[in-house]
Amino acid sequence: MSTISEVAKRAGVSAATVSRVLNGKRHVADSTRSRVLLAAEELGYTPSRAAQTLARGRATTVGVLAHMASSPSVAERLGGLSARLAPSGNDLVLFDVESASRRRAVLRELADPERVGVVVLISIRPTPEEIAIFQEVGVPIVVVDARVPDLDCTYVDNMEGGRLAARALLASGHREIAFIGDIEDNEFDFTASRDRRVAFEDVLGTASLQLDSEYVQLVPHGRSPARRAAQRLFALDAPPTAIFAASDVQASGVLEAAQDRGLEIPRDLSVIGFDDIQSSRGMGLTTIRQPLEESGAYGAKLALEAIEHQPMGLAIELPLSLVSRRSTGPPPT
Amino acid sequence: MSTISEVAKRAGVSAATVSRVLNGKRHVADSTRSRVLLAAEELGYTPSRAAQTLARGRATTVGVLAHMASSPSVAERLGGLSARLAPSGNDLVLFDVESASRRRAVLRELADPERVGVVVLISIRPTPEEIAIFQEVGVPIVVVDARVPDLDCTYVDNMEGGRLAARALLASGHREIAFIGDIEDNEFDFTASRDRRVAFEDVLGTASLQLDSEYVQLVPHGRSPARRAAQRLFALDAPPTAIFAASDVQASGVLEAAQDRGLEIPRDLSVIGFDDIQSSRGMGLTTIRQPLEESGAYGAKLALEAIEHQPMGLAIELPLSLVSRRSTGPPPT
DNA sequence: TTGAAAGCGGTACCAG
DNA sequence: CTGGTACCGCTTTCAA
Repeated sequence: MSTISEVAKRAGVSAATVSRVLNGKRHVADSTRSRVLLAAEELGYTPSRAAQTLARGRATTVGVLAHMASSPSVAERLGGLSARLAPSGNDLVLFDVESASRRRAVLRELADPERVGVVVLISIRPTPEEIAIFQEVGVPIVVVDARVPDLDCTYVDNMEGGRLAARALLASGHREIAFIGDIEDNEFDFTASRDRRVAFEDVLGTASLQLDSEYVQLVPHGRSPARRAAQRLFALDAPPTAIFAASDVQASGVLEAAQDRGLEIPRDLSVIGFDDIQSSRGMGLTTIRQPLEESGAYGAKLALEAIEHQPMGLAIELPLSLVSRRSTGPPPT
Repeated sequence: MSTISEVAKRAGVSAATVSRVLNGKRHVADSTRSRVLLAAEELGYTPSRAAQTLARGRATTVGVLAHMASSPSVAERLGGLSARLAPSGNDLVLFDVESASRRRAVLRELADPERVGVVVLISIRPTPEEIAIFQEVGVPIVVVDARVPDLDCTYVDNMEGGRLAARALLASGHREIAFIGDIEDNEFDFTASRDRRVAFEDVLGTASLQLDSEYVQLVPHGRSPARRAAQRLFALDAPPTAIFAASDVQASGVLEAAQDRGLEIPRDLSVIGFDDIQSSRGMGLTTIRQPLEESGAYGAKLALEAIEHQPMGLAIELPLSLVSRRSTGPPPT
């Protein structure tokens, strides 16, 4: 590991000049520039990030905050983020927070330009106070998968997604339709599931259908709780002929429960999910697709731009679409 | 953001003493210690990582190198890693490398104690030269999912996994058995798929079965290539009655292809995978389970220990087990 | 256009 | 047990 002064010596200049050249500042003679570049090349010089960070007071890392980063949808977003970030030379520091208190603690810690150059929140909505703090210390925030006023973000129209799902089921002839989604008093105050449900119910209402309360199962996120919720639905006197799950992971739990009960899909039950994670194809799951990887890539793009220039308050809406596979069909007659 | 000298001033001591207290060094009077701690507490002091790194010449971050970090098996390992690492205060810096050249470049870059305190390789095997370099610069390497001599690592017995799969299929009565796995001239020189196949064929040989070359499909990793490979298998004059896929992701491609062709699982075709990723339950996939999340957690543990003490050259073997679900059954009669 | 020097915020060695 | 001080490697005025 060579240092800047070694490069300087070799090029016959001062460290200050090397710094200028390497940071692309003006006011350097071309001849000097090329000599420095050559010396740096020959020494295989790489600047010390720690020293740069300390001297500049600003880190070249992007902090990524996520909840359940290993769950497929988040992982796919992360993949897009990472790929787009890699060429930039910024380090991607991952914080996978499991609780609301951790989330707060980490976010507080990251409000420091010497710690991270920018922070990307995945499916996490910052509070106005948090936004104010970051604004104050000068660390840009970008949000992936949530629309937050004044912040760079990517999002989808969850209500539209709920409508797409409802129309698809209605079009197939279903009338007994249930919903499985996230509990809404969750500590992350994340409204995607609720938005999808509300719009979903809305469209059902248009068809003079009404979601009976026992047809609405709000459970913790994850496959198993959704599976149990589906089991409860199956045990009803009048079980539904179709289930809309607020995420593909939950839909996979429904599929599992259906299998346990010997229900044939889609003959006995139609299932529609949300996200279109990679495994949904293998599962044959009909779903409302959102561009997961792309959302991460946009997040990275916004993050890099926020560092270079200023945050622009850009809100990027990503498209939703219905992907029909074999988990949906007409209701049993 | 307060600095160490502010804490020092408030406690009426020197910065050196604050440093000692905060780093838990001995030779500090109890009264002094508590005064410093109080001052730090009151100021909400957090040491600057950049400054610490620079002064110590050693970073408090763990660099994680992975290929296809968004694929379910890797993402689950990452989840375990992250969870176990979080309380340690080490930053997790993720490098998701897509090519062999990137892999080399990143690894070279990480061979620097000021860059990362330790590096964790997920399903990536370092070359002897690379190991030597890291050894020399004093950055410990730990490997998750590969057995590497002299290195701390976690691994599974892939051959045993291949045997488990073969025996399961044989026990069900299958005789026409095909294999779908990774191409073996892949740029990451990763042998898991090959090991599984070799042992698999071995057991078949015991039953005087022999994998015809057209029954062995080696394709790039991912769902789609596996799907196409399965389609080729189905198009054979004598299509197999069972397929062993070297990973669950590939198995999901097989399931998809079977569906496309109108094959009923497991009546017309049995499928067995490897990994037991989360979505395998929903897919009803029989598989050879390996503890993915746990492997990541162990990786983190080994990494932390390698920083604290020295790398111990610990090789942790994780257990494999057959998980029977609905994708396997007797062959069609 | 270039260099000298003063930090950035800690750590660690050496005296006392 | 504690303080002074010399760096760690780079950036950034300020002068020349």
